[in-house]
Amino acid sequence: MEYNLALEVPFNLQYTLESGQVFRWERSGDWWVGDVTHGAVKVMQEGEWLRCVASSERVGSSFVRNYFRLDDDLDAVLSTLMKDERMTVAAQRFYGMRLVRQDQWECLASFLLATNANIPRIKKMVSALCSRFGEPFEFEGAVHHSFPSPEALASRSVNEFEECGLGYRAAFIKRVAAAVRDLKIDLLEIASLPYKEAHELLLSELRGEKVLLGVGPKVADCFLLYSCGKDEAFPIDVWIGKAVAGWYPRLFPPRLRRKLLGEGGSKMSGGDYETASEAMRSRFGKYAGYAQQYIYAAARAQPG
DNA sequence: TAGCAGGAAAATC
DNA sequence: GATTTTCCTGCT
Repeated sequence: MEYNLALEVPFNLQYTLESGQVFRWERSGDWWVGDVTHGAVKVMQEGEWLRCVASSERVGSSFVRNYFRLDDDLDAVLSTLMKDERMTVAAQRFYGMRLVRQDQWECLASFLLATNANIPRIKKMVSALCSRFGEPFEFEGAVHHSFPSPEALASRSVNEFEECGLGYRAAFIKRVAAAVRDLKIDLLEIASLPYKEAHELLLSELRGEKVLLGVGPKVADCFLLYSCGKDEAFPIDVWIGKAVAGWYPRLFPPRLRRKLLGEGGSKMSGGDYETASEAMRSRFGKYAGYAQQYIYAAARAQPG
């Protein structure tokens, strides 16, 4: 199934797919091939148009429009963020980059795997999980796989996940899959809550035990931002921490600033994370998550 | 609450 | 080829 989608809004496919939000897109010449919720889709940007080839009608233009959040008024968002020179430069340099709206379970599971790993490794782990436990389907002569459901993963052994190269993450993924399957945490309900309540609930405990073992504040924020549309979420990873401490030294107490910069060996505590994230939220407001995405892109393009 | 373990691949030297 | 770093969280 082929279709062309008239953009009529600022959008940059490459910036968006290379912004570290997604792990199941591969470049193939001018095309990008992505495995998404209900199939696979091949996309190429030609100026104001997106050329698309989809594995089924479920990955049609309304899906793509929703996935790339083309209804967001990007100019309006960016105009609220361009409060300083560096942010303005980043917004212009990566103009057209958008937050995506990906599948909730895939997003949570993917970022659960992202601890102590770099992007190529995360992709490798996600890909291993999909090819072993996902449902196979054919697209343009190649075998693709769906992202395995919570049920499918919860029924597997920790050992099988270790064989996928997950290491210590193997136990986390099994437990979190079971918790989601059993609705210990209802992802749809999370999405319906205001940011702060949703963030808190994701980190909550039941009888003194984390419901989502392995999900800390950073993973929770990635999940909320990339799959729930909670645009206030401001995930802080190593790159972002260093960037914001350098860009906005005044926003943080000196101790916290040093931790963000990774100086002196002392690590951030959970409280430090919330303080730093909240500081960015109070600077950039309800689109802080978009600011984070542009800072991330700028920081990775120009380390230091 | 601070410090450390975890785990393997990529990036860097 | 060895060492350092890597989109962090849990445990003590």
